[in-house]
Amino acid sequence: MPTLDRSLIAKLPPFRALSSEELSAVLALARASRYPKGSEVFAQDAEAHAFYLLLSGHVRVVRTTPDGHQIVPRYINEGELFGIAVAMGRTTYPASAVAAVDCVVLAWPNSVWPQFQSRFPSVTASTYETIGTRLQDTHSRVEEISTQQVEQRIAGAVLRLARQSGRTTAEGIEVDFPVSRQDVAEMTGTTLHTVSRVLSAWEEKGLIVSGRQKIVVIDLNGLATLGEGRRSST
Amino acid sequence: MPTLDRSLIAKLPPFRALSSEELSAVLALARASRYPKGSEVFAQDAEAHAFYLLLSGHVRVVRTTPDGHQIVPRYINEGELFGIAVAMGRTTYPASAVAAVDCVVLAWPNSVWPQFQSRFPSVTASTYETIGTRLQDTHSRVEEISTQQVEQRIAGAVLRLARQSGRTTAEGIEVDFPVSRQDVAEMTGTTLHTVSRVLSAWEEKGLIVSGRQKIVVIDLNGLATLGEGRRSST
DNA sequence: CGTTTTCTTGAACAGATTCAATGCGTGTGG
DNA sequence: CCACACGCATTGAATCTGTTCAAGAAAACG
Repeated sequence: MPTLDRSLIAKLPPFRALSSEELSAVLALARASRYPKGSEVFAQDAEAHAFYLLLSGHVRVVRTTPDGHQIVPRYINEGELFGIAVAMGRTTYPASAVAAVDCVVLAWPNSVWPQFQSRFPSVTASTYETIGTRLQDTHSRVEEISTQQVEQRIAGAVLRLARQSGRTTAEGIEVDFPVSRQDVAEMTGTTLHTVSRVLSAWEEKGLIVSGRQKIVVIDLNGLATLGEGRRSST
Repeated sequence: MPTLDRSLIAKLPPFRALSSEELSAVLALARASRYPKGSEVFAQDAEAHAFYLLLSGHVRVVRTTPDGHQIVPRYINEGELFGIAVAMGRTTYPASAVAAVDCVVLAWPNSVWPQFQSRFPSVTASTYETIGTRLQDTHSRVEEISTQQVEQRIAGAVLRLARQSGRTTAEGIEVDFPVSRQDVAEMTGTTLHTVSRVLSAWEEKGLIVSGRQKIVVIDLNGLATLGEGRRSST
């Protein structure tokens, strides 16, 4: 069995503070797996047996409500932890994680978490920071949905996608995994119809270029201005 | 100076696992203060110097957006921790905390957090659990705002208030601190006008009794049924 | 007893959803 | 290799839920 290379994770925030030996120890406890596009890393409400780190690819986190609606709380980027239910004292996953493209993932069984606490406190500290950041992000989402118009919210979501998961191309900044109108709708609490209309309008204005499951931001500042909205200013 | 009584906190979830000596040690590091109704325990974006436990009263947590809108992420009940920015690696408070009624609060300086980590790990573990729970609650909020009608959301908010902060009276279950229509609006992402109309309609139907900054739930089940909504059923 | 804060309620308006029909790409199977 | 089917996207029209605007009443406060 090929040993995982320490360099894979040495530079990532959760492991930055670890020595070579510690990195090896951490890796020795992990298992790497490949998840093809569309496959599920874990399912909402399933028993949480492990926590994960995304080595490459993009993962969509999805919550399904009792009445069948779906919302996308976030996308996971390379180098981020996810499925860290154990750090919150939870026994089940609160959402599903689906590979948005082909992914490579490290998994640690939950049973190693207590060891991490004592042997690698910098890792668990970083995990708690991650959770804190996500709590803040989620509060910002509530704020946005509560106070902003749909167009502003879509602008915010598209900007976040471009900034966090964007790849610079000849045309502009392209979201580097497939995003449908429906996905954006689930991120912003609206319908795919409205998203489609809004994106079409932006394309007309030259702010973006878009296509089937594709969004390319041309004018970042223009979008940002839209996102600020006209609630107090106008 | 009067020593704080151990019994004050012995039964609370964060401290349940501690021995008498440990409780004393924890209390010795704390400072108790009174906050009159309407006063601020800490302010949004201020440097976080301490974390808190609410001994008695109710605290409203408020976020103000750049454009002046306010949202109420949650109310803190007796026995709950709040202002735990330090556990998330934050240096400022993400929201303000205002006494909804006269309150008594324990405060620990952030500098003791590392000691808590090593000496009272059950306390910090409980703290992380609290943060995890709040993250889940907040995701539920996003879900609600994204998928439910205003009336359902208000029903959800009122039910939560009644269940978490309700006091049983002759009339029914009364929210035991002053809640204005504006407050409910800020919890549900709507306007005080709409809240007023909805509450009036419910009063008409005999589901609640309400008055100035007062809400008494008469028919819990009736409200719960409303909250489930007619998205899929009708 | 006047002032302020909270609450109520009508009327008009508007943003976004819903309904419905159609177009376009991509990938698959004949 | 082409045709067809399915998933994704677009766009009009009708509708509606909830906001906004406006005015006023009731309860608390000093």
